[in-house]
Amino acid sequence: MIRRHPLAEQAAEELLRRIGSGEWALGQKLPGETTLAAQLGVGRSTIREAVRELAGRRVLESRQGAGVFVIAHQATEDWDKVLRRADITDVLEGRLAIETEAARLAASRRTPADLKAFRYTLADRKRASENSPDDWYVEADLAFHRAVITAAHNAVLTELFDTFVPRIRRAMIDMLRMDEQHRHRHDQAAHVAIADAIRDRDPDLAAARSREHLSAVRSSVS
Amino acid sequence: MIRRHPLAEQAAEELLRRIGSGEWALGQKLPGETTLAAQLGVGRSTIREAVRELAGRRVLESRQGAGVFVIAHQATEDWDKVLRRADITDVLEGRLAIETEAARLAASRRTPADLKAFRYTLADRKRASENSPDDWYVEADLAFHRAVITAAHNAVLTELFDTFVPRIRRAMIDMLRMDEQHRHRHDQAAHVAIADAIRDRDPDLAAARSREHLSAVRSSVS
DNA sequence: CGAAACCAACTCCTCAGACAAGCTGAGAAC
DNA sequence: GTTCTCAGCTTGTCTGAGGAGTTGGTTTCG
Repeated sequence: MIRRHPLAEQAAEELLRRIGSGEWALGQKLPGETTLAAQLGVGRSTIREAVRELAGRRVLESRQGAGVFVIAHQATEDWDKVLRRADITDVLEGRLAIETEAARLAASRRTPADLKAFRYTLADRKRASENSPDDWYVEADLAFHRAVITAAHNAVLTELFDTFVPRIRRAMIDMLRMDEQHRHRHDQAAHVAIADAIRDRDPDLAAARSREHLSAVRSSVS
Repeated sequence: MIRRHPLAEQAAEELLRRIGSGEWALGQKLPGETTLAAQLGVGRSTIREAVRELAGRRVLESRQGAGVFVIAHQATEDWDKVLRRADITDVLEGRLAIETEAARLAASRRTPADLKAFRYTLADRKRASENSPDDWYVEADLAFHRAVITAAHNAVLTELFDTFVPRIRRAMIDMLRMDEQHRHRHDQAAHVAIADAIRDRDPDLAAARSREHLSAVRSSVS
């Protein structure tokens, strides 16, 4: 499917390129609409739409009467896109960083409600690993891991994990599809071990077991 | 400082609100520009700019001849905003997770060029810690930490760190301003120790020293 | 001389109208 | 039944006009 880009979109790309190349410093004013329009050989409204698009991406900011100003040197990377493009091993290493630290914190902060969530999600995971479609198994697995993150009681780590989930989910499903043996379904014990370490308030052990499990996952795809 | 919002921006907000409320389903077409313009009581070009802005935020997509379509129910969570709102301790714990893992990976993957970057950034940091304005010192400190991340050779971790940087930078400057003693300037040794462990290819030591240093930073703000 | 008031030139903001370019679905032609 | 054609819709682009806000220099006044 081809896609012809409208002029306004092309203009936005061109401006973004110039901004990224440092043609205008942070906080500096861009040339006026009429000047830019003449430079790029397009109409004024086209330039305005391009500027609006970059304003939506938080790169430019226009103030009536004053001008258009650079407020960021590049578009804030769309994390979904970054993760889609990134090597799955890089993604899994990021996940490992987040989750081992979360396991460590969870061991100190877990509440009775967190432990209850562990029990439920582990039971679900066990059932799903026996006779369910791949999708269900993947969801059950992710649900347990999210329970661990939740137990860390850290909003940033939770949000980070949620950002990673879509990418991880897809990778897991692909992996299961390739691997007829479903070998990854047999690591229920590893998950129980992580939960136990958190329950026993042993940060180092929780982190170590989490690291071990996720290292194995990473190794299995590379 | 008050800010009057242009009509186009208000229109974008209104559309975003309606989209979020489920008025139009995912993938569905919005009413035509002329219809929307009449509905909101603004000109057509104003509506076009509002649509452009939401297109920049990846909420809408317009196809010439066909219409404007919803491609997401809400703006993709802006990480800058999430971090701004989050507790600084939560942010620092996230940073700790990323950086200790990066230090561990760096110990295995560092190249001669990485080591060179360590030397330069450490020297800069030393100079800046002695007789420079706070801003410079903060930049020098962050530059060293970024060199560590870079040495891990993992695109996701690097991008994560860069996302955190603005928030951390502000917190550091605030902290230095409050703390007349500049006590955090005296930990040059800790930074050298991290670099040494990476140079000596000792993953566990690198991770441990990184964790120790960042734990101290976290403790100092809570 | 110094500070406040003024003002002209610049900027972005909004509208309206015109035409081009592209898509869609209904009906005609085969 | 399938393909072709086309009218009527959509968004894309340009232009000209006037409104509104900012900025920096000039004038005026104490």
